[in-house]
Amino acid sequence: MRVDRLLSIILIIAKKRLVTGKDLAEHFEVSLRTIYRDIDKICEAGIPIASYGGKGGGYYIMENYSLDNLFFDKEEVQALMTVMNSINILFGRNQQFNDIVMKFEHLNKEDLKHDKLSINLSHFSMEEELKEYLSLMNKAIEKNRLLIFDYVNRKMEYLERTVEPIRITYSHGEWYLTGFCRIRNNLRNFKLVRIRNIKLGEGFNKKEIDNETIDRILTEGYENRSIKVVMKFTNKIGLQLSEYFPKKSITQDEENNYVVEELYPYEEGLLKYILSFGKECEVIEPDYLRGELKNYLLDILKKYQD
DNA sequence: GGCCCAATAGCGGCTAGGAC
DNA sequence: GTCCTAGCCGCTATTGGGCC
Repeated sequence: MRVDRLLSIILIIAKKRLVTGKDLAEHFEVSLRTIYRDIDKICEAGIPIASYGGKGGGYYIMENYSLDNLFFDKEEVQALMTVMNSINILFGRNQQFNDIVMKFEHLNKEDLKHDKLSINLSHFSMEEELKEYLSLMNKAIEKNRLLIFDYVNRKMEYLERTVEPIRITYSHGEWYLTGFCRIRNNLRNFKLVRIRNIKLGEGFNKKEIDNETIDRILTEGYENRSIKVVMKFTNKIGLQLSEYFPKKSITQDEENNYVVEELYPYEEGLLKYILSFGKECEVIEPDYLRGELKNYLLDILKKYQD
């Protein structure tokens, strides 16, 4: 606790230029005597804090002393502030967040007026819901509370899930909740856009699982229900393929068509995803997926026959 | 592992003094 | 009068070592 206070004192003095011991004592809810001792320790650590006595006096950091190099360079601060502000839009501010932002703001006052990087982590279809959901999930993770919600499955049915939340992830343009599903009795990722009617449940005893183990279990689960899909694309769309697939998955055949090999979870959404490429894409393997795609297209065709 | 004890850290209160 | 400086004292919580 004391180390935190010492660091905060340095940053407050640096930000406000001149601050009295009384103000610091009130801010940290300690005695004036404690603040004087803290200032002493800070000076011992090599940070030159000086003081003016009398009315209008207070503590200040001596001129020509920069704190910047103790922490991050300008580019690092700029990038972190951009991320922090993006997170702020979704999660809202609290005291902890304000303290972090204050520290960053001090480190790079001028450059922060001109963002070189802009990140929008919201989702167009659920701007307001996303804020509400993320805030609730964040609270559940902090307080070790269960989350109860309806989750849509591949058959487009909503089933109630009770989940011990672990973390929130933004990956490949989507937000996910990772948690231990009490229905499936295993770790699961839940796509936020598929969650409805979320609410906080009772408290639970948090399982001690590190991030590496979580990632391994989730990856194994993903691979177990994945199939290898080979797709052929006309060269009309070829140059855009790198927007959708890793470059190492893309090759060219003798007729200048592009061939993509990828692993995908076998579910309803896969057919829709493939069809989003229109007539420029043809599934080569597996055969049963070709058959399912054909039947799906015939069903659509029936709707448009007079 | 649990208990005891001494050392240490951190803190608040008080006081006297100096600078402005 | 306001604010910083610094020594002293006592209290409490934490830490580390020794012992059973």
